[in-house]
Amino acid sequence: MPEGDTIHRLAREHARDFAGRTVRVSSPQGRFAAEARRLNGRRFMGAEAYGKHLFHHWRGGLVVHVHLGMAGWFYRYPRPAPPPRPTVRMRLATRDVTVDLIGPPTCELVSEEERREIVSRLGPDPLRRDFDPDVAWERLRRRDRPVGDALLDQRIVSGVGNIYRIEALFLTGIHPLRGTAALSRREWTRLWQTLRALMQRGVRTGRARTVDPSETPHPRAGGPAGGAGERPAGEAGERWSDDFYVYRRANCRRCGRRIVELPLSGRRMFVCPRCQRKRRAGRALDQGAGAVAPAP
DNA sequence: GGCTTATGCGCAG
DNA sequence: TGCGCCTAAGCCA
Repeated sequence: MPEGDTIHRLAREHARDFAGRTVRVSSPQGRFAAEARRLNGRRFMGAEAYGKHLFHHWRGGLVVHVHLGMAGWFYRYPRPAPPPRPTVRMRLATRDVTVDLIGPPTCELVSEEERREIVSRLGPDPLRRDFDPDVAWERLRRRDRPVGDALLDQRIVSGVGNIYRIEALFLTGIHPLRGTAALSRREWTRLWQTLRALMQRGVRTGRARTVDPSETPHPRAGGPAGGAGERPAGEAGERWSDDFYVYRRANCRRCGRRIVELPLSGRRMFVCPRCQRKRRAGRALDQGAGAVAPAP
């Protein structure tokens, strides 16, 4: 269940594996079969990420547009690859490596023109060199709405998903229900920089981990969140990771306070009522709280 | 085997 | 706002 950092990492991987090569393309599942026949044996020119969208560029101006949604994933095999599962939508293979795409809501052949249209609907991507946080700020100001809601709107910022919105708001001390109208320019800048730093780290490490590992958890920080749909702490013991400050936690990793869970834009939102302020902070807090997470 | 959940998103109402 | 879609994995009976 990828956010933008994963897509950028995949783009690099695919460029490394396939750029400049002639690639065998197939669709064992069948839903991309006609397109695969067109691409099969063609030269792969490059891969590009924009937010959560991935583009494969092929010789002749053909572009494959992939969006992984919630369930989609790429599996990579150094040769020899196993026979594809029947759910493989698209298989890319060279002599050296095979990549299987499974479960994407979007895997389509588009023109360069259509690619531009898709990208033009997206807000600036914190992971791209051509980003412009001012554009995001302008769009953010157009309508007063909860910041936590706005951060998932890909027209405002692209590539941010549930984990990064939750953790970046925590790190900047901003309550997700704060209206965008009550957000200062300085707070926005810090939020943007925090998102960028966290996601860059994700690209580097291949892991969405937002905590500063040198920061010891609060004694009452505890384990994962309980409640509906959550595994009990005991059972989850093995799988529970201490990667986040508030995301899917019962208690704040920093202060130990009980985490509040609320639905926001149809997703689970987690907030620490002590560390995050609903109202705009005073000057001291505005400057002091929520430094950009350092690289580990 | 069915139900639920997941780092998404587009659409109908 | 809720629903459907994509797939895998874990829980439950």
